[in-house]
Amino acid sequence: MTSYKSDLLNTLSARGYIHQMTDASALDALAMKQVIPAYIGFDATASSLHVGSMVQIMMLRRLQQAGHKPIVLMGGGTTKVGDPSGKDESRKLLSTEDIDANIASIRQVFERFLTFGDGPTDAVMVNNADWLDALEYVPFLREVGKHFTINRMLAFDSVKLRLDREQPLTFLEFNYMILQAYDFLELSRRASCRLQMGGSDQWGNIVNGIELARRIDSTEVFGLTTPLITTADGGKMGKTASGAVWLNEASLPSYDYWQFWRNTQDADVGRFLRLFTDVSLSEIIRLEALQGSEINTAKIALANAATELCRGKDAALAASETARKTFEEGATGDDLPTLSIPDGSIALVDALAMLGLVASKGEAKRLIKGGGARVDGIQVTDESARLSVGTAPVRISAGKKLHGVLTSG
RNA sequence: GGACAGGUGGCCGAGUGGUUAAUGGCAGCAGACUGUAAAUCUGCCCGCGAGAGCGUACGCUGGUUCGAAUCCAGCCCUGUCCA
Repeated sequence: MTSYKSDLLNTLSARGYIHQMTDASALDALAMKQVIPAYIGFDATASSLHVGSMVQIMMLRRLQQAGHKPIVLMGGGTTKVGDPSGKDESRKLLSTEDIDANIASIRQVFERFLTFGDGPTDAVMVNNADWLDALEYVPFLREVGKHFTINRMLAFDSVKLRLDREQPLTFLEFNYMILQAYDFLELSRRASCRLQMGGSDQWGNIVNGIELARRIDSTEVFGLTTPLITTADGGKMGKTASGAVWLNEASLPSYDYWQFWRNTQDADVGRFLRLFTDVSLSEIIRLEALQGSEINTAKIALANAATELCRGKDAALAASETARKTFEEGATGDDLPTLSIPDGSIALVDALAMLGLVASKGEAKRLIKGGGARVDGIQVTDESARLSVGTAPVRISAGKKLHGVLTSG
């Protein structure tokens, strides 16, 4: 493994965050010499980020731990225009109020990972609407536009891919890379930002920003990208039965968040522990060496640590306790979804649907037909089954992993 | 503005008048095997309904027809080329 002088790069490297870097040795030296303000851009189209952004968030955390200054850039300005990627969808234009609400909601999560404030290494959150909204077209073209050649823009993978696949690429979107590059210039001016980080797909945009800062201001800034995080079998990370793995509790209960990490594949445990928790490297080496079913210990450690970071210690404890009761004792934990039945009787399909264990009654029926439904651990294959709930709570299961509780009253 | 090509279920992609709620692949879910893992095999995979069935669905709006995703007209959107 490459060895660096600075804690920052050593940590990032050892924990698997680094994919590409510009001028590593100069950045290494800079990290030894001064506090580096560094930023990562995030989208503001939804009220919550999901685990796909977790590598980026954790990288900002590492940065702050190493004594540098994280800058969270929210793409409020770019969101306002509406990101036209993904061909015909996502054309919905968000209002300024929606965007601001999203940013406020997303900030709650960042506050768990970073320490915000006015100090030299305190994190700050900025919104690129602050400068993008004020841009004037012709002056912008004259200052910034002249540094981009169409020839080079066309050579970018993001553009080439779209053109090759004959998918639409609007002029607006074509301009995205310029706006993103400009963000870096602006942040280098406003906040002395010296480093932009991001996913590997952002490499081109980051390099553009670096070049722009050099050409216009003659400042030297750096870029660093993370590898694309996939699961061991090559899949995209971040899906559960109920959809995306949202970071905000309002969008995904902590128990489900904990379960997401608990269900990590064997081959991913060590890598995920390094990337997504603060667990020490020596401890990780011990955990990932566990064989056979022992590795479940490591998965629980991962789930606990990851949930604690994102949702707090109490939520992590509650989730792991519920999981322990539910899976190891076959009992019911407090964190399971619960439904109260006033008259003590309900159809099984309704119970499954109302508990959110399935998306619709039709799905519930298919589940029952397929033998995936259990009541108090006993398989039920009668689609029209009705349940009566007495004083003791009844446990409903959809498959082996999703559980809910019915109570009377 | 003109010529040509195209717009199908979460995604990719067949289908060109009727057994088409729509082949196939991916993704997803369940069962078996396991360790709340992977791999493998099997089943499911628009909604409602106990069920026969009903309602929606192939860019949009109308039309032809006993019957249309499939034919016709207009419109919208995308691509390629021309102006």
